[in-house]
Amino acid sequence: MSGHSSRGGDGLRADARRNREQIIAAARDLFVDKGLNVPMEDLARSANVGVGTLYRRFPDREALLHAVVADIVHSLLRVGHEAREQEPEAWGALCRFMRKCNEQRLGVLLSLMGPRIREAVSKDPELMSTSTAYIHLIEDMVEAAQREGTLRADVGAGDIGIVISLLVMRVPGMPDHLRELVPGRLLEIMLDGLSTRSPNTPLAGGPLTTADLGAARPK
Amino acid sequence: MSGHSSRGGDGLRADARRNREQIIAAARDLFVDKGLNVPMEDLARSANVGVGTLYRRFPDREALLHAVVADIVHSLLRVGHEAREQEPEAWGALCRFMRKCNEQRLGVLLSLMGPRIREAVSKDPELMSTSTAYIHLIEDMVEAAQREGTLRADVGAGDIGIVISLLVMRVPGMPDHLRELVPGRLLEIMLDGLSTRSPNTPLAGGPLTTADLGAARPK
DNA sequence: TCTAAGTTGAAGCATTCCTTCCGTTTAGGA
DNA sequence: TCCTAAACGGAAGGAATGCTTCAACTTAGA
Repeated sequence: MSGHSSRGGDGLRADARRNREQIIAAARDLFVDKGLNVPMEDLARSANVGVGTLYRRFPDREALLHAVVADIVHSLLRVGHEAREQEPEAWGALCRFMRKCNEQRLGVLLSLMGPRIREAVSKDPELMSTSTAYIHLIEDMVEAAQREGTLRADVGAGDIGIVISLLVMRVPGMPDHLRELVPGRLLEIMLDGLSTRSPNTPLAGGPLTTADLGAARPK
Repeated sequence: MSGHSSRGGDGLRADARRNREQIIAAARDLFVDKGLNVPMEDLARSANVGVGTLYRRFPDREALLHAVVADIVHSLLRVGHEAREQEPEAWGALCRFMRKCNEQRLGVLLSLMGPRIREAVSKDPELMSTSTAYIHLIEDMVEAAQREGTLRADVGAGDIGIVISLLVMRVPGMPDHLRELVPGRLLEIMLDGLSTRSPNTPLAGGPLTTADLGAARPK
């Protein structure tokens, strides 16, 4: 599920590497729908692993968070590239990208907002540059789609990020049979609303940029 | 902020009634953005009240939750009526209603989903009937707007509820200066996407009804 | 087969959260 | 103004939950 590059867990035994990835995958889901403070035990159980294993691999919660964030950011960049390459129009690429994010529950914003996550990114130069590349990619797609005339002009890459984040974070208490269906429906409604062919009710404030998202007060 | 009918805190001293309302108002906000398990102390502090006062008024968390849910449902019904009466078109009424919900952070769905909340509603006959009236009102608005031809036909009252719930639940880590701005932007984008003049990309599944939302598996 | 690496989960410790209770404050009537 | 029942606050004890370690056990892989 995560990138198979040289990043993370390199000299590990085969079973250990498998567990490591299960942990990251489970944590990615639990972090987004139960918050960053889910009990370590829950994380472990959900990854079919003992707590001890979790601690062996990740000395503390921050280490785990760092790994999860790295996984997400790399996936995001990959998905973004795929979308850009395989779709002729920027609008199509944007739609494809957002649909993929929704399917895979990739919180875009997760990598941009919140002090803990921002810290995880900024402390790791390699992750930092991947993140930057990703941000540029999205900004390019957004601008291209607007030049094309297909994406409404009063939104920015920041808006796109927020939309995805919102979709990925599910509303709690949702009946099981709707869990899979709802986010997709909402996304399509949003896409229709973002398209240039929609009525385009004026929005308050200017387009949100990624810089806007980064402006969380440090203290 | 809550209804001034005879509901709740009747024979209380003036200061006590004031505190009671502060508690409910604070709890309404905290419940939605920190979850139903926020520490009692946080609830008290956020209402400018001691824990003791909180317990004096609400013997346990469920009692408080009940009061909060009652407050929300009544507000929802009132806001819905206002919208219906003051707007000539159903579409206008729907927009107005949703904008009001957004401004006042009224989670529509809050009253429909989740076992704890549903229990709070079903245990109180008066609240139950208010809730039913509210649901009918929304369903009527939705159907009217569709008959009008202004609301896309492939959505139901359930979709509307979900949209509002999503908006009301803010994404964590959002910079302060965007807290107020973002939900409004998203709402307008959604409204454009819900309108009939938008491209109307086909949605997966049929329109979600309120019954769909109620179908949470009991176990 | 052997061993270094990996795994597990119970146990002890730390932290958070709940709830009560009593000394103090105050609204509001006489 | 005075009085009292009502209300308030918040420290403190106890319960619960979560964190982290570690010693006994298992397994991958040479």
